[in-house]
Amino acid sequence: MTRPRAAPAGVPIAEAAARTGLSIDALRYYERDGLLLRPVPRSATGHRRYSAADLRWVELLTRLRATGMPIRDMRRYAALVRAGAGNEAERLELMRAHRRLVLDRLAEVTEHLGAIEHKIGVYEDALAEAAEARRAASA
Amino acid sequence: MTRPRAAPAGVPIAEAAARTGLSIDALRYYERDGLLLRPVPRSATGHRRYSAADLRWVELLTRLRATGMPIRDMRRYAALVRAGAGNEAERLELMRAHRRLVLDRLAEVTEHLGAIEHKIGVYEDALAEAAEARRAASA
DNA sequence: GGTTGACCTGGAGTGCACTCCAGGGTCGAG
DNA sequence: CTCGACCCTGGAGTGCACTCCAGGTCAACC
Repeated sequence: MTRPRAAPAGVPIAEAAARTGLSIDALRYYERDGLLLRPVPRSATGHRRYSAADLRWVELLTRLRATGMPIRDMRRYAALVRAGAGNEAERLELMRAHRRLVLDRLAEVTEHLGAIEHKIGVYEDALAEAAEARRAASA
Repeated sequence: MTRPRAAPAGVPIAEAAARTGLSIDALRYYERDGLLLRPVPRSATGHRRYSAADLRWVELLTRLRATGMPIRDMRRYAALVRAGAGNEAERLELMRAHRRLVLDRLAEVTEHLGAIEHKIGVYEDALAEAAEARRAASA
């Protein structure tokens, strides 16, 4: 087997932060807050070592966060996953509810975006007209 | 002319709240914070009377908010509009920057949504398979 | 052996966008 | 004249999601 000495088995928190885009503080905060599936394993000196699975989970969390899921709900979801098999229906419900929310917000933002683009158009026209007026005056 | 007695000329804050979807407190907060184009005019008894123009402006603010513009930027924009004609280029720049932000966020959320839908699919499959197993067992 | 750097903990502090509250005025209905 | 509804002000409080800090451990390098 290719296991020379005791392998490191996981990356330190600084690298976990770099890979997930979260800050070191946020990673520790997530753990304290029960958002992770387990306490992150420690090295002999008490330093956290994030496994690939830990990182994948944190990445899922960042996706949920980026789509507006509150910490509270992520905690609930983490608790369900920690509880193990048997509550898939509940997890599915949670995810579906979140998708509804995201879709609704997406639609709302898109609609407001229309109004903003309209506003931009108005300014563009006004500025173009002003430029035209200057051109005419200087002629 | 159809002006029977002194017309009310504007709606009270409760109605402004109902129309804009903001709370009464939020409306007062926006005003204190310099987000409005002018101090809202008052009735003889000191109560605010929102004109149609005031309401239109607040509605624009809610659109900007709903698309994630921070209060600070709305204040800057309000200041530009208050300053009057001549800074249209700056206003346009502000709006364009905001549009960029909204489009970026929209793209990001849409991408994450894909991952979430995938997750939903996984749960759906798992649950369907479990149901199938139960059916087979009971047969 | 001293310094540096990465990490640890518990807890305090921050920024944002409201939200709530005490204390008070005005007005119309009963 | 009292009551309730509506509004006012200044200021304190809230919830969220971090972020920062003091004080400390440990390993490695000079």
